[in-house]
Amino acid sequence: MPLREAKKAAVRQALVAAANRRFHRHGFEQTTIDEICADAGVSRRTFFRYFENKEALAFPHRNERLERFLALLDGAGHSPNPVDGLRAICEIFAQEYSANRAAILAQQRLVDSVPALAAREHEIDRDWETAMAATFHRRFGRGAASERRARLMAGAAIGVIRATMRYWYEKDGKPDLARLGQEALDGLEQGFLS
Amino acid sequence: MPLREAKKAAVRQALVAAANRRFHRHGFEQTTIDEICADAGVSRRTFFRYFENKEALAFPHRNERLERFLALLDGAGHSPNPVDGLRAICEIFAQEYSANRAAILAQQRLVDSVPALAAREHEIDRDWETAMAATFHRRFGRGAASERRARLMAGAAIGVIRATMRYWYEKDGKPDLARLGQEALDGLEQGFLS
DNA sequence: CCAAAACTGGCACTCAGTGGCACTTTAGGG
DNA sequence: CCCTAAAGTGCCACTGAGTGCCAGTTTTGG
Repeated sequence: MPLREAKKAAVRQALVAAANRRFHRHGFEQTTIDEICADAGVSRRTFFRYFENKEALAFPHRNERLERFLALLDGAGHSPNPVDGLRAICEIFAQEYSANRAAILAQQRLVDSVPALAAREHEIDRDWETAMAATFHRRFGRGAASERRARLMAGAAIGVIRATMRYWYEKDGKPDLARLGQEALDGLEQGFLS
Repeated sequence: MPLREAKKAAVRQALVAAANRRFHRHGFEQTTIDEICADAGVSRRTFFRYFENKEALAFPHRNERLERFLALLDGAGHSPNPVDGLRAICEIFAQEYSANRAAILAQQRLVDSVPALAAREHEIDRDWETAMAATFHRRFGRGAASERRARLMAGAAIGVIRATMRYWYEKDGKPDLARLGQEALDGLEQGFLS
């Protein structure tokens, strides 16, 4: 890695680490950007060259996660039924989340305790939904009907996924996330007809 | 209505009206709270006694809508299948939205153009989802399994509803919203199995 | 080793949002 | 009708987020 790039990564990492410490110790609103900068040894002006705003600090992996999800979606077997692809991806993410349970739960508790962060999180969900809709649409083929179908399906998918995550968070990450995910996708596939 | 209450309603209305004019003419970020207050003939300090923040101005009916939805949900026939209730509510809201098409589309364009507003909008969706989940749960009866089912269903429902609304907005409110809604609920009921 | 490009720091500025206090208006009992 | 308590408002000062600008420093590639 070129020196310049390495330094940038280090600064970014320092900011995230400092922010996490303070957020978890004193809360999000109680932490000022100045304090984070001081801890990270960087000027406030520089902070805003790394992050759009304070909220962004709470989702440092936003872009990587999305890109990885996209790659997996595209890569996932070209089965006619796109839920099959989701099932595979579900396994991968479930494993990752379970492995980092403690950190992820802490992060989530922070997000849930700050309305502004909760709102941002939904923005992220929307990115995923859009990505999914585009992929499904590509798979379903041309046509307005197929687009609508793809978008409905993506919306429902994000809906059950988010509901599942919230359930898992609520139960302190105790349940088997992969299993919960598969059950959620069952509902997506077969519907909720009583 | 007692005098005091009437005055409060008038001030609130004046603030919303002034904000709408400015937001639509010059954009959300370009409008300062000071300007809105000047138009409405009220001090900045008072503004914050009516609205939590600038964003709240963009969703003046947030609470009424949620309460009405809740009432309808509770009131909706006690059919074993809660989607039936949603179908009825869908008709009512579809009619209201179609009747106020122009205003609602303008509002939505504003929301979509400002990330912070889009984020807040999702917060609202979550309120609806929570309400739905609680109602479904009540209808499904006690038990952890029934709660999970209720929450998955509510998540999926909000997912398809939101996707439908976005589609309708995109098409400038031209399609028959009631019909779109019923199709979305079909997907929710019967699933998306290819 | 040198110039261009990338990065950083510091300063001054705007605006959102809050706390405190004095002042005005309304409600309601005598 | 009047007078007091409560509700509502205005003003001021303050903190902190976020931005524009420019000067100084570091890295890169030739």
